[in-house]
Amino acid sequence: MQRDSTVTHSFILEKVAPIFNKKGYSGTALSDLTEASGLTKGALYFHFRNKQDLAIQAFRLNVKKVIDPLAERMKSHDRAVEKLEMLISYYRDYYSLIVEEGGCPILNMATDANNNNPELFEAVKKIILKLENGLIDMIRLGIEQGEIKEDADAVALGKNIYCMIEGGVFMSVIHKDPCYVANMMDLIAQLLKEITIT
Amino acid sequence: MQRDSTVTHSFILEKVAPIFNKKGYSGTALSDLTEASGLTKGALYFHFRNKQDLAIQAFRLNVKKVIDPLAERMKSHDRAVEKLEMLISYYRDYYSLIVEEGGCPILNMATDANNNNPELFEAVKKIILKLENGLIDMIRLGIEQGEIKEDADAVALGKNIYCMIEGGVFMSVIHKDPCYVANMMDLIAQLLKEITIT
DNA sequence: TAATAAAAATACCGATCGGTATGTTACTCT
DNA sequence: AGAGTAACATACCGATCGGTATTTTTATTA
Repeated sequence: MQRDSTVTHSFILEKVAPIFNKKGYSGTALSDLTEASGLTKGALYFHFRNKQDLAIQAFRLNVKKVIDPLAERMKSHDRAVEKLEMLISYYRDYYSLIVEEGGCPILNMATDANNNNPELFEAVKKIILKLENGLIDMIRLGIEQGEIKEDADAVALGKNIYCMIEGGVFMSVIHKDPCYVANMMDLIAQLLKEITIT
Repeated sequence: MQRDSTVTHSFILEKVAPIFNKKGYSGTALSDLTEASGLTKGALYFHFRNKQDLAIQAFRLNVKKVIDPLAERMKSHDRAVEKLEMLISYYRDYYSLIVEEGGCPILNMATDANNNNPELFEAVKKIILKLENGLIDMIRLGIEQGEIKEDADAVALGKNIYCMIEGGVFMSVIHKDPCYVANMMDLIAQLLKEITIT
């Protein structure tokens, strides 16, 4: 072995991930990827099976970049309401985190892959379900812990919160204005307050 | 003149609009369009300048199809709160309206054109701003009419409602489940109730 | 230092891309 | 009826697409 293969593998993904996020799957040509990475097609096809393989791994990296910091923050709290407050504060800065990368990878890939790329779409759907159910479980935990009112509809509320986040992110990205996510976070915080036992 | 040019023009747009909505701009090939319309490239280029021209007109048709019925319904009411209630009830059925066409044209085109197609993106942004400001004006009207509390933040609320709608639509389309929009409409109705003067 | 193998570059493939130039068809009007 | 033209089809263009086969480079190891 000469150069470290895993390093180049990661290097390519780092360079390529924002491209896929901005231009979408079919909008991204291999020439975009060689240009962004500074490598040739031969190198790309040595490290990845094909364009699809590259796209799906790039997507996972994009998601990792925005989800891992959030998961990290939430782990450092035990109580559900605190975790949810962390989530709210995290998404207040979410716009600045993703604007350089071309927007929310989940939102982008989901709309891009829907009706077009079943494998990519399933990968996105899996992530969305995970986050969505994470929210629902968090609310349920809050009820168990006696922090959230027992009559709160965890499922409806969890789904609503996720919709609101994505909606706010969408609008902020489109208008290049973080106020939309911010406003949504205010509203979510208010909703959370209403069902929190003081 | 032999065949009616305007008829064919509309015919092409009808056939082509769902394709663009599903596959996006770069994901749609001219061969998709000739196949869908049953016409040849020569015919398409007789009626439209190029692919971009076709895409933008197709987008406008897609928007028209989902917005006109809403505008129609709202016009038939005078009071702002009634208009807003009409809007809520309209979006309750929105999913079934768009699912066949490949999802919400605004959401799809906005994410597709962002960072990629400035002209298309501007067209979408214009529509979004119109709808968004429409909502804000509606709430302001309600305040003027004495139906909505004076301390209501029309701008923040209007923006929030639009975010919530798009977020709910996004999730419903992805999961092929109208419950997400429905849940969001319940929440919006609740928010509206809270600021309505009884 | 020569053999070896991994990593990356080069060169090439058929297919398809968006777009155009040129025909052909079908209808109107004199 | 035949000239003229709008509507559409056919045939073709260079460029680029994703992908592969082959060659060159680079580092390791015996």
